[in-house]
Amino acid sequence: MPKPVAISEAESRVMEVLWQRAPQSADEVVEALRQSTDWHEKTIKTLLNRLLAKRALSAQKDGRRYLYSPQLQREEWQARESRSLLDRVFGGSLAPLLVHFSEHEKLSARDVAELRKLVDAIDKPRPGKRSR
Amino acid sequence: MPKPVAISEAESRVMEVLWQRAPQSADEVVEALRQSTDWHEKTIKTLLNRLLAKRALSAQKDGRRYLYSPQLQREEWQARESRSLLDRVFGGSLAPLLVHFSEHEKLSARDVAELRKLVDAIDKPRPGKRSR
DNA sequence: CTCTTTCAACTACACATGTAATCGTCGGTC
DNA sequence: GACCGACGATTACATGTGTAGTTGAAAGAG
Repeated sequence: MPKPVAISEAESRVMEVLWQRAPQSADEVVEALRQSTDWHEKTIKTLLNRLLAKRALSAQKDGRRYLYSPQLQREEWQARESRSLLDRVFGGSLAPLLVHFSEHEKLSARDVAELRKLVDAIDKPRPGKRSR
Repeated sequence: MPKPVAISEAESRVMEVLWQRAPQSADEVVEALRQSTDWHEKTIKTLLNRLLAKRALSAQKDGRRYLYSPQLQREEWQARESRSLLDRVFGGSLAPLLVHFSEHEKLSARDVAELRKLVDAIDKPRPGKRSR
């Protein structure tokens, strides 16, 4: 398989727009990013082309323009970024990250709820799914 | 305050060595990294100097050589990297990261234990701290 | 048909990063 | 005291990234 392509920070902002809705034309992406960034239109088009070169996007010709769609799935990217953080920063396992958060970060209500759900899911595995 | 300096991947490997033990001379760091990398001595010295320039390390002259010590603390770096992942990849909050792990990653026994500890700590806040 | 607008394609350029090599100097070896 | 070897200091160079500008061709305006 083609080796995993790195998506830069700025590029990921463009991907987010297309993960929200696809396909979209360059101008639509520019418009969407105008809300959240002050990037020049040319900058965004450069990023689109780099993402195409990295095969993180695909493009269909639509008359004179292109319509872009994500090729890389958001979940896969999230998985890669998470794995990378764990490996680079926390020695490869989740536990130290959790320790970090429990000790240094305030958890929102939603975080706590999510945490409980996670633990509950482990405690009471879904019927049909045996734990271990 | 001086704006937060970015530590690159390779640079962080050098920091890890000095977070383990400090101060150490360039040669000691080179020796430590010889175990885990195939970096040239010159490469490692370049990284030490860049980290100095970024003020992530400090150096004290020891005769003809320098002894390096971390200036940036490991916990602070971990906090920054974690925050950065959350903001860039998971919309800024921990919950989606947890969802991601519960759905896509297998949790080790240690992860699960840590998770339980975390939830327990929330259930039974330390004496003196009322939960809302 | 000719002129203008509008895209995509290509080019630009500074700074970061990975990965070293070269230069200059200080201290020790004969 | 001239030479060598060990260090730090400086320089190098390709590739990635942020942030555009320039070019060329095609589509629409008149």
